[in-house]
Amino acid sequence: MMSLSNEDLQYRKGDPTISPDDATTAAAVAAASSAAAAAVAGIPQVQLKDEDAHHLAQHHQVSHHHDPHHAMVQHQQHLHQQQLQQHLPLHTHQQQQQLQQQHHMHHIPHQVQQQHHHHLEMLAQANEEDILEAANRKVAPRSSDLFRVGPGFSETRHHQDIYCKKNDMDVNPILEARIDRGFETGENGTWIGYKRNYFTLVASFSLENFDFNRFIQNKFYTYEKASKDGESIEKKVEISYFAIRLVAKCSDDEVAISLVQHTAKRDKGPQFPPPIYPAVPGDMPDHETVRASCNKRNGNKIENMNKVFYFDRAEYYHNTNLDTIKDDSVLKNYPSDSIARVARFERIQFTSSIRLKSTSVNSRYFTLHVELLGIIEDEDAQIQPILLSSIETPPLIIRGRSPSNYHKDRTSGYRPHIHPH
DNA sequence: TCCGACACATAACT
DNA sequence: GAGTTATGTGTCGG
Repeated sequence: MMSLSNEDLQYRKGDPTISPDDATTAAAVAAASSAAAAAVAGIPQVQLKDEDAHHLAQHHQVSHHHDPHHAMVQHQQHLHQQQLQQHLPLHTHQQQQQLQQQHHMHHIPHQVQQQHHHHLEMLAQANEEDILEAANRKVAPRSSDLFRVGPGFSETRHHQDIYCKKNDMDVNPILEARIDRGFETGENGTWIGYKRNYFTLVASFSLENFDFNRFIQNKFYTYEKASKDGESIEKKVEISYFAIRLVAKCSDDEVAISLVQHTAKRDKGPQFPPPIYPAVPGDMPDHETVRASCNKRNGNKIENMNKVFYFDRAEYYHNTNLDTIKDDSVLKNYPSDSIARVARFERIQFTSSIRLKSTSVNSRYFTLHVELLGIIEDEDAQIQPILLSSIETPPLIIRGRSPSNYHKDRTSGYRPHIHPH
């Protein structure tokens, strides 16, 4: 019972609280949270590296078959989620059996009935151990419970104005994003994630007063900050297309933080920086939809989900009797026919190289930022991203690999101390 | 002490 | 319902 070797791995449903260590950090977080907003104001002009350019060119396949089972799957998972939210016990039959065997309780009820006192005692003990056992159980690696809505994002912050080319109207972009996996709240409202675990985030944008049809019939421009002869000027530039990017920042803005994305193969597959998604305006799917979109291998289901997450330009051109030549809107500049309506970032982790220990009183925390980019072409026909607007999370505490992070508190890594009598 | 690599276990998915 | 997949996290060893 005392050891936590792989032989007695037992998985539980999560129930987060916060550790004293986190509380210390949280104090610093609270003190710094106003400064955090200020820190974002000075976001440097973004530069596109080679690898980013490569990701911009990433291609996604979309097709459009109908899956009659899809709605049912979602419905069932919705029911499951309701159960989880009501904290119904979710022990599997197997787990119950293991528990009984461990506690030498199997096949004894007949005897116990004749010794009522004993019976109560044993019930009490069983209950106590059940609670201990339940608390000791870790979150199963594939548990639905790992999909949890994370911290909300700030209001959209504007960095560069967007104008509609047709009438020079100032256009107001609105970014939305949601974390769907990987973060839990501590007792005092701090958001906690684990360096070793994945998180999932979805994001989309819209332009105020521009419904989708109006959007794809227009072009947009912005201004690029540049310096000429030592003077800073703003140069009018057309936006070839829009894109959504995910970045992480540290409270200590000297420290650069990067993210990695794994494939479902994890260690056996390649690692990438999170992609930059060329995107058109889209509606945010709900949490259940994101959950249902993960780890599908069935082609029909994947195609069905692609309809939520991607816009198929080829199909649109086909339906409207247009093509890349005839079209003179922002749409024709997108690098692929498969264009994100919703940017989905799955299997993202903070890079393992990040240092998590705070060096001073200023405990470190991180924030995630979703950025709306305007992709432009510079004089040399090179694509450049202009940061148009962004939203950010509240401070996030990322727990490292230290075993202490897996023993103290009721997070997904919670391991209580067991006191033998 | 931190990290890459490997390993085990288990629910989702097919 | 059985086989496969994805992923939290335990562990070893540099």
